Amino acid sequence: MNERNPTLRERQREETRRAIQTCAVRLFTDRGYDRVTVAEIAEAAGVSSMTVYRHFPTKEDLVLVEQPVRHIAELVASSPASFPLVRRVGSALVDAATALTRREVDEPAAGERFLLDCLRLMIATPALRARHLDSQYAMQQAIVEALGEDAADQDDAFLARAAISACLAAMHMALTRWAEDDGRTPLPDLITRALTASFGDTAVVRRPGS
Amino acid sequence: MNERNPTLRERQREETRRAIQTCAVRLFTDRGYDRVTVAEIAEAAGVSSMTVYRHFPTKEDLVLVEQPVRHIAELVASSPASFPLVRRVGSALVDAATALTRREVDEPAAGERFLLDCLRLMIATPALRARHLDSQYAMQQAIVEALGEDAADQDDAFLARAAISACLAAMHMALTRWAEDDGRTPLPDLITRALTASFGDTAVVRRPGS
DNA sequence: ACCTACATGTTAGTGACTAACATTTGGGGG
DNA sequence: CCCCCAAATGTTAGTCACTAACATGTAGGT
Repeated sequence: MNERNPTLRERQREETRRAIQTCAVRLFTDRGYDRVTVAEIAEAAGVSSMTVYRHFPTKEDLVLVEQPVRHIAELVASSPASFPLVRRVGSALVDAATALTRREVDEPAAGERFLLDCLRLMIATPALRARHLDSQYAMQQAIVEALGEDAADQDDAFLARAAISACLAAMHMALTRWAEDDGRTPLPDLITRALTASFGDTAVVRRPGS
Repeated sequence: MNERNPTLRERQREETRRAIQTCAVRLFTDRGYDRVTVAEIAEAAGVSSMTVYRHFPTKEDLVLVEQPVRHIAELVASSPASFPLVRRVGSALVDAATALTRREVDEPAAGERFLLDCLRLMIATPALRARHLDSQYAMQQAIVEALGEDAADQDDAFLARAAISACLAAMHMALTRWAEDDGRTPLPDLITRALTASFGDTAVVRRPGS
């Protein structure tokens, strides 16, 4: 009863979740992450503090953007193994960013504004920035796992982890730049350029339209 | 009165600082970071909780390894500007790691064991890992600043940041591998291999003895 | 119309961290 | 040698993120 057929309870739950997160990001943007208490967020959203924690495990999770970890890992794993690893990961990241941005084009960019607000908070707040960087570490783990390399030689896995982490670090800077630029430059382009600046032409396939 | 001529008060202060940190890392290693309270650390070190906070701003700082940020930034800035950026950063990281490891060889590796303990805690504890990753973000900022590129075109600075972050991410994996391997493989070698796996031969000068 | 399970509220507690004030003690000046 | 200042530490009271336990109300199927 949860496949494309949300019951009333599920709709209500999702509604309060959205209300909490929206209030939180607005308050954080107005007064700064550290100067807003969870109790204030709860009050603004018309719920109790406990309900906030039932929807978001920590205060930081109110802002963290959930990345399509599994999707990206599968993209990498399904790419031709003959390509250099940085290109396989780079292409997956560009594709994921393209999909993410295209989704926003249909709507009147309401979701994109929210995403940009979250990213700006993440850049400005040390605690959030740290959490986000660690989530990329988790993505690296997922990609290595999807590649099935960690069962093989521990040393190969190490080199793969290094290359993947480097790619993700470059993408993180692209995300940062995207937010600082207020989303004016297309995110896939920024990622492509960040990867090229780091890895040269091995990273991405040169496309004519760029 | 603090240049190579520590007064009694300064020696005592340094002594309590060391005692606190030593007790903390031992307790963390024994029972896990989350299962040790600051009050327990203070008691084990024979001081009050407040004194712990006077020496270490947060509980996390008890474990975080202070990296020679300024030194590395200067190393990068003083390297030939004609080299690709990843090589400039990579060489600086390898040199810094060499210096760090050589220092340990003279002593009976007591400092190295402590460093390895800290790194292991950092790898195992999400909060510490996140903080450490963010400290690399700070190092990236310092390097860009030392290069003086952030006054120039904002777009060049973005590409530089991406490349530097990628290098640091590769080094982070080398650090992780070093700790997992219990320091058996020389750290500079691990960094060199991580950089080569990510960036190819542009990253480091090929040395005959490697 | 009942019954169960889920979403939420309430309360009491832990632990990291801060601010303010009190106390000791090292170190320089008389 | 004593005295005074300042640095280091202790003490206390408080804020806030987060958890556990129990209570309540309501949706959704029987």
